[in-house]
Amino acid sequence: MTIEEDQARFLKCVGEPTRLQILKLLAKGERCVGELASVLNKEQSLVSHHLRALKACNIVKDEQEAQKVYYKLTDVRLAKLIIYSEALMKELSLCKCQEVNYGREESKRTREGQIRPAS
Amino acid sequence: MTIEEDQARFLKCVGEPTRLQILKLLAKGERCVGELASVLNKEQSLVSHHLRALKACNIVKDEQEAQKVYYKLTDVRLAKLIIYSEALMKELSLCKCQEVNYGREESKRTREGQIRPAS
DNA sequence: TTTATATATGAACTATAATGCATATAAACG
DNA sequence: CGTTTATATGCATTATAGTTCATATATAAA
Repeated sequence: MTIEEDQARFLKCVGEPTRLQILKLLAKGERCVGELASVLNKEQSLVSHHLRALKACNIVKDEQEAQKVYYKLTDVRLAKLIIYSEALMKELSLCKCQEVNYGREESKRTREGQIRPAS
Repeated sequence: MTIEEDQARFLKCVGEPTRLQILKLLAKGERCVGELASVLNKEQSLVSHHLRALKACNIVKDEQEAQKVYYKLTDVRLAKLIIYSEALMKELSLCKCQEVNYGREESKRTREGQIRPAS
């Protein structure tokens, strides 16, 4: 197993549209699976599959609270890497698209994600 | 086409073992296709296919000289991104492997890559 | 012009990954 | 207990990507 194989597995894991969306949401604060699925308007099982992939690469970690499972980034530098790669991509015209839509608000277990008191 | 789709295409392009090897070689200096193939001990056509993918994402650019085609990174920051992602991956235990083996020497059209005078 | 060298390309095959569906598991609550 | 809610998982399907082989293209040299 070479470095490049490991590094490729890591980059490939980040390099998937839905996982990138998930990671950008998690960069703003932790979220449970259902929230992610509803915000992204994707199947719960799909989000779960992607979270499992991210967890297998140690990119996210989870924490169970009652029935819900909250996910967060293992390290803030992962968010920086994602933001930097996006900036570089735009500057070097590695793509044509130009909108930005993350990194504005902060959500920390509001509404849907309210912690229910332990019984 | 969302940002995440473009960004994912870019990251996925970088996130392939052989392409990472190629990029790490190009980070040390430009190389022609044959050199890359022989150094990596891979099929010429395979290297060519990967270079085409990298070029399609504007990650590398090429320049023809006589029969040979030299490839180089479009921007040094791409090398930094690769090095940084590798460091982060190691520090966060996103993989188990620990060796490093690039970034030491500098090659600039030596031996095999000698420029032949134009006719 | 023929031959050698360097690179690119297309098609076929194989491998890997993403998705959706059904269902399993597990916690909380009636 | 059975029911509801939240998440995970296995399987089947489809989509995407990597690899090889044969061959095309192009430049240079004999």
